[in-house]
Amino acid sequence: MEKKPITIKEIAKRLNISVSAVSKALHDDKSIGLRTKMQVKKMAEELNYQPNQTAIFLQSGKTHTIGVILPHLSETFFPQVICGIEDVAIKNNYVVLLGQSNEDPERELMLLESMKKHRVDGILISISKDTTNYDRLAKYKETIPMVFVDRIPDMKEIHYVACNMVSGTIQAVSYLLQKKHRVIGMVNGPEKFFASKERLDGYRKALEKHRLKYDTSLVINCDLSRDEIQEAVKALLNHKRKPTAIVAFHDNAAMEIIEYLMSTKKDKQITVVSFANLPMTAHSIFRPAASVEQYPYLQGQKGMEILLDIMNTKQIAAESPSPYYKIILDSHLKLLKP
Amino acid sequence: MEKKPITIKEIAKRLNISVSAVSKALHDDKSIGLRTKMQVKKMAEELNYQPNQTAIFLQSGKTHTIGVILPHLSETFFPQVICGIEDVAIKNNYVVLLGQSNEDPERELMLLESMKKHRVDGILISISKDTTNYDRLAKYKETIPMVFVDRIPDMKEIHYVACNMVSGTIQAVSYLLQKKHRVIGMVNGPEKFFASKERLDGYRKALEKHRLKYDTSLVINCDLSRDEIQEAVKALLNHKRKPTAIVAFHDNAAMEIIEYLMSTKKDKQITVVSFANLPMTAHSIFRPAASVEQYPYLQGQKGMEILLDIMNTKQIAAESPSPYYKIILDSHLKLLKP
DNA sequence: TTGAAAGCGCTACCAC
DNA sequence: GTGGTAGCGCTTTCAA
Repeated sequence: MEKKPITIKEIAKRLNISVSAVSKALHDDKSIGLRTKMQVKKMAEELNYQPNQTAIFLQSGKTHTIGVILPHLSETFFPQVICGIEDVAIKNNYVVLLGQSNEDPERELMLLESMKKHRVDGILISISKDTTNYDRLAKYKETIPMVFVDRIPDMKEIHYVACNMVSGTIQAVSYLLQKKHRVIGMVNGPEKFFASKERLDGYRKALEKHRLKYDTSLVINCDLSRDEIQEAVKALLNHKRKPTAIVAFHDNAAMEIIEYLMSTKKDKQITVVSFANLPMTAHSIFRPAASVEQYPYLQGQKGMEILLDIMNTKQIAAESPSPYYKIILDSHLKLLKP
Repeated sequence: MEKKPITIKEIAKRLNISVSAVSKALHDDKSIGLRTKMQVKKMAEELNYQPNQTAIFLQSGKTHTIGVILPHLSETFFPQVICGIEDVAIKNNYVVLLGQSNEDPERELMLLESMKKHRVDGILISISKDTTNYDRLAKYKETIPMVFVDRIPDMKEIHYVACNMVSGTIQAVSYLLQKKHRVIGMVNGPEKFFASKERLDGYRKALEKHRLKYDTSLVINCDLSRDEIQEAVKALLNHKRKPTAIVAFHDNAAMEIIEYLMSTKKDKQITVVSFANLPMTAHSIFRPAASVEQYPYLQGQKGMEILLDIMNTKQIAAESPSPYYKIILDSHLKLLKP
């Protein structure tokens, strides 16, 4: 089989007219007579003609493809981000080129390079947790419309959509305080994460609001690996002011922490709150008392909308430097059924 | 900013040589002198030249892109399939165009169409659960190399990789029998699903092996919605031969079933086994006693490998109809910690 | 109302 | 060794 695809040229030949006439007819150009228009369309239909998009891409310089780079898809968080992106993308006739960095900055860079090569019209990225060399990223944002989602680097002059963790953290800590906890520990992510900073910020603000003093040693940074999380918990349990509640960096950390607490005879009753509000958390035996919702679907949607916008305005007014989008959604604490 | 990208032509002009020379130099063609080769490369480097892939795509007729269509990413199963696909794809210099059908046959078709337009070199697809019109799918497999993964339609002459559920089901039922269960119910998926047929097959075979008679009324088909699952469980609980164990279609169904059982005072002790072995299941309060592992990552890997193979052989020997790949992995029962 | 031709950026064949 | 040129499939401008 494998007959080669029908081209515009083929149609032209069969109808004994020019390729340009065919092209125009197919696009309902008004300069083409109704008669030939009909003929052309009929023939196209018969031969099951499909325009070769790659030719159109080359011609137009656009690919109607956007690149999406995410750290991984193993939890439901990022898949939901994709859903938001994809739904908006499809509505606007874009397709999604997906790449997972697997939290590896090298692979992330390789994906960026590969997507650039494929001439994607724009990129949505949630950076890997170990990405520190922002200069390498910056190179791309100069040449391709780029929007950062959820995990945003500490860079100037970027478009991004993120969820403000400060408000959620304040709610989380306030919730604990209201439950009469007075010593609250925190197992935070790496210090350099923007996300860690936000959580710490919210934590401090909440304490301040309740006129409690902030004790640095109750906040422990870790790389979120199983081991370091355990170390962090142990440190808190051995603390001279042993906490009765813990704020975890995210649901996964929370579950690890609770699993550990449950394995120790006497610390089962420590309350844990966390971030992400993953659906699976609700059923887990190691579920926290509450979790801060970060609206991944919405973030994806918004991110894609921003990207569409900058891709469009770039075409129209390349000279006027458009302002940078900084969309920040507020996070909210969700209580989980006990 | 927005200076237009450097082309081969620009390099040629600056160096006062021909475009063909530049092209060849860039490809290390042996017919080009070392001197000019160096010059060209240096200039390319300086100008930060990036070949325009869309031009190459048009020229070569290949896009080095494969389309992946999955029902959804909400559970960890399909994300793991993607991982397998992506890892192999990247190694072979392919990128992944992703689309979720959301279990909607119309959207699935639209995605196929859109990917065809984008001239993907091949397609990996796991069909939506409501896809019944296979003719519409068949149209695509004639023109684009296509491999079905995990959810395969009941069609002839297709390439696929799937997991044989029969062996896993036999193991699951045998496990229950060995635990002295003598009346085993089954909450199966829709009757038309191939996956449902396999499970039923395994169920019957296991009973046969143990010389127990097969009672049709203990197997209930449902559409796997929350409501129908509940109805199915109720029917089983009201059965004159009330089962002491249930085989569920997959982990999600199992969790729904167990949630329901736990809400009824007296049926908590009914044992449930299921399929998928999702990581989250292990921590769930509603976790089954055991689950059949279906190796999603491996399926993705194999699927991509097959696709690569047929894409390659198609180029080389289009005339000889290659045999159809039918890779079937055996499934295995995994016990979950109580 | 239609057609010819240039051109998008690149490759590859054939002359020189 | 190097350069000219045709062509991948399509759009678009300009002439007829």
